[in-house]
Amino acid sequence: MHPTLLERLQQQRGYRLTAQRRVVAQVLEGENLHLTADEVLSQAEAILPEISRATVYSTLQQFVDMGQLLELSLDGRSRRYDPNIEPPHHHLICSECDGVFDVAHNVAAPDAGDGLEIESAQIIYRGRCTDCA
Amino acid sequence: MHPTLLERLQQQRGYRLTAQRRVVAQVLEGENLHLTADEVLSQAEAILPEISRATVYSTLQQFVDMGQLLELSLDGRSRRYDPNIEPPHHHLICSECDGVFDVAHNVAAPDAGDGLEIESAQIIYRGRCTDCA
DNA sequence: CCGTGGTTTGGACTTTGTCCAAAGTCGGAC
DNA sequence: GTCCGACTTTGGACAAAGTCCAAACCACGG
Repeated sequence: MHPTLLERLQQQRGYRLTAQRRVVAQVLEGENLHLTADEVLSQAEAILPEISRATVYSTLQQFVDMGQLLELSLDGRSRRYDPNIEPPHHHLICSECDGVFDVAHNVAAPDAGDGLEIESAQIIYRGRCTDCA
Repeated sequence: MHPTLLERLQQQRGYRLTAQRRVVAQVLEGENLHLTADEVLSQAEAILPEISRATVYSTLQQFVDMGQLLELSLDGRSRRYDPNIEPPHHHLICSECDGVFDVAHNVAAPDAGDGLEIESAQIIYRGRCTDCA
């Protein structure tokens, strides 16, 4: 199994793993879980009631900047967070239930040519999930 | 050349092409142009000062529903609109200048397997554009 | 045990998008 | 040509999501 987000954070040196950060990491954890910042906030409040919104937002941004959390822009309205950086995968949005699902990454991302420098490619599929199909 | 957004709208039957709608279509038009709703609004106001925000938002949504305009969710903050539905293409976000660029679609989108039903796939590349690279 | 710097907090603020009832406008019926 | 009904637009209130900031807090090294 791949290490969890929390385990990966514990290995970061010179980084204070405060109670707030631990709670955010703990809430995010899970297979096929893609929470919004507000969902993280309300679940974190259930564990650590005095946590503030600013902390949740800045903590999420730090995790993303550290490369330990994936940020997804799926609907142009909010961002979702995926703690599973390994193995690489993409996402499907189900047009029926609106859920977000991991999709195995089984083809190399196309090369763009044209003198562009591609660093990464993220694929968003639209369709129906296994339950709805 | 492919028909422009305005030309395509003119061919839609039973659809009133009002002054407001024409202005929105006109502002959107262009190669490699990916405006946000607010950018469309301010440019439209320059042409038709009394146009309202609600009209711009609802008009954009209609164009999207009619399949004549692509809606992109690139940053989780706002939506961008692309009037070029042909040929199919994807998008690159330049990490240096933050611009959005069309990228030729030169490989079939990967199939996902797993009993999912895929209707469409959108690829977001991150990297550097030709100017910045 | 003190100072220093990273961390958290609450609240104000901004941006982006949605909703709604009232007013306006267009095209066909007559 | 005039009128009706349906479609369209408008302004403004509202909601959701995210950002900013100064003050308070806390933890560790010296």
